[in-house]
Amino acid sequence: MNSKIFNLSNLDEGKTVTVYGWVEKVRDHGGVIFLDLRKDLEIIQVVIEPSEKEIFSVAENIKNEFVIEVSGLVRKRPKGTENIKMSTGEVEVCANKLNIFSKSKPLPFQLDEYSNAGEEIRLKYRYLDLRRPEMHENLIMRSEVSNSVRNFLVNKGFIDIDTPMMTKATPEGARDFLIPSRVNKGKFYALPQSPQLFKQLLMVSGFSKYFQIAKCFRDEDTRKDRQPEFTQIDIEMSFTSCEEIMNISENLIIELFKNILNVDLKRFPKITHKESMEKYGTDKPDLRNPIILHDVKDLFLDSDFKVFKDPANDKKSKLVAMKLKKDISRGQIDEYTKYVGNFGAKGLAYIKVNDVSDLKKGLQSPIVKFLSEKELESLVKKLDLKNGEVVFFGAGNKKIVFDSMGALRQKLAEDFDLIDKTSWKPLWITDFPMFDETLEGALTPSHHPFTKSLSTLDLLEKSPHQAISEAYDLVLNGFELGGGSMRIHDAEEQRKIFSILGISDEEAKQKFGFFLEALEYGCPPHGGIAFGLDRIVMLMANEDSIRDVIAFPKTQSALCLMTEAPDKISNAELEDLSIKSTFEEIE
RNA sequence: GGACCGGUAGUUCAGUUCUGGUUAGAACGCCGCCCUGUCACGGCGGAGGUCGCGGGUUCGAGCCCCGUCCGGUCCGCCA
Repeated sequence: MNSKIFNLSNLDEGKTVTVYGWVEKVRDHGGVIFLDLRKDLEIIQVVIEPSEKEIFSVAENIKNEFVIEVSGLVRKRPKGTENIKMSTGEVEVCANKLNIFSKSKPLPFQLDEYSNAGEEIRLKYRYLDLRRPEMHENLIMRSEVSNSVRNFLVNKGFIDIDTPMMTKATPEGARDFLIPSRVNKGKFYALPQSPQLFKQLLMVSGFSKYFQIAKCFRDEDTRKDRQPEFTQIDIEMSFTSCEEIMNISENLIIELFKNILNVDLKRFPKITHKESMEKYGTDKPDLRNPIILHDVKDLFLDSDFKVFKDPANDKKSKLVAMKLKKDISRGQIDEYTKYVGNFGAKGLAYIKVNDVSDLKKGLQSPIVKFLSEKELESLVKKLDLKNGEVVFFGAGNKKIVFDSMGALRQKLAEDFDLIDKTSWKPLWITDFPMFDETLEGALTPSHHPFTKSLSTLDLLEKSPHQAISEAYDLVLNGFELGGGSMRIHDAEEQRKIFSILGISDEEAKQKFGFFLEALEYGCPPHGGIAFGLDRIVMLMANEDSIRDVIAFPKTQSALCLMTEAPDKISNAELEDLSIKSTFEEIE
């Protein structure tokens, strides 16, 4: 069957055709009936005239979303009745045969462009929601992206290899989804959080260029850009370098945007993790946002205002300011104060600049009275403050200041419409710290425990906080599209990292023994990257959530409203798997 | 685990949050009748509601209070 059956080229005037599809719309004039017939993304108007007595009485009972087949003559519409809004609007099919394949009940929600159904009902009847052109187009774009990725990588000599979905639980990282084993009682497989170890083992196997469009599973709470199951474009290469991987990745993304959106992306700038945090307060900055953070520690080293002076003199603290060129109300400031509270900030200091020529009366703020004229003057100079601007301050614990100011920076830009929604601002973040510190003081890998460090083993052991990793993230418009690193290819080095992370030799052997052993049989230096396919398509399709580019997504509470998964299972099934539930239902 | 917003007809929403009070409204959809050139067709008529669920306060609750479920955004979490 030809999916382009409605194409104007197939609708030559005078030709007899058979068309089929869903009834998009019925317009029954009593004497003549018009049906809009939809298939794929095309629509053609069918006319049923009363002279066709047999089919006319059938047509009178046709409702929206019936699936029908119509044969008839293609003819030009009468002068003045053409519809310029339709690609097929100059012609119509005058039916002389009509067959109903399938009837439809009235739909639980309307599919037309004027209805605005909520997500709950759309997800329950997802198969209907997907009939809408917007959703259809998103999934078509997703297919085009996958296809483009595949072509690009295959042409570059990459080999597509798939890896197991039933694998071994990993101790680090996210929570695992587990699969009980019936045959091996009391034991569990896990769904992969990513193909990480397998792709590294494929390097050991001598496949120097690997890729896979892989499903990954992480049992963590969802966000608009995170689902418990998601798709990665997974890439790994041996005998390579950060530069080579970033270069290939960049070309891949550039090609995607060219092929699918016909957008020419410029080369991606690179900034270090440190620079990103200090300028934007985040490791995934939206460069469309013009606001930047300024370090103002040096202005307040000897201040009488303790709230500024203390962090200004403390290495573990930050004192930053950012300005907004907009008028802002007291109520809005209260809102933003509440907002930064979410990130642990105790307050939000601000100064409204009414008149820069008068530092006493021209600056409006509860904190101005604590600041000296000299301090205010240097602040005005440093931030180049102008009348009508407002300055916000973040002071205190480094993490809290970056988290709260970074988030506020983005919120202000969105609320005050400072972001050019039509532009694309990709960038690389490099030189990540090797480790992060938990609140309890333990070290965790900032990327993953197989990441190679630029620092010497000696430094790694003595001052792990200063160690820098050979890792890189690709960020686009404030979303982390992908990340990767060079990997450790030496068993000794890998053991050392495990030990710094507080993983005992015994545990390392039990969880990663197979992997450590593989590193002892000739492992090439290697590295790679993984991209979030869902996020890439979400941005390209201009959607706000990856749910809109996934055919059958989960809700925020990880439910599928259509199938009602997950669901209870019978005791018999549990018994078969040697599992007993400890969950007690409250009646 | 936590914060906030929402849940009223099939759908999208209104229902004077502080200030509870006869019969809970609108639009679209649906059903019936009419209509020969519409394309968000039109006209006339009609049906349709456990106000998410449970409890409480009150003479009286869609509205107030407590709990709970569902959807969303965010914090935590996401090597």
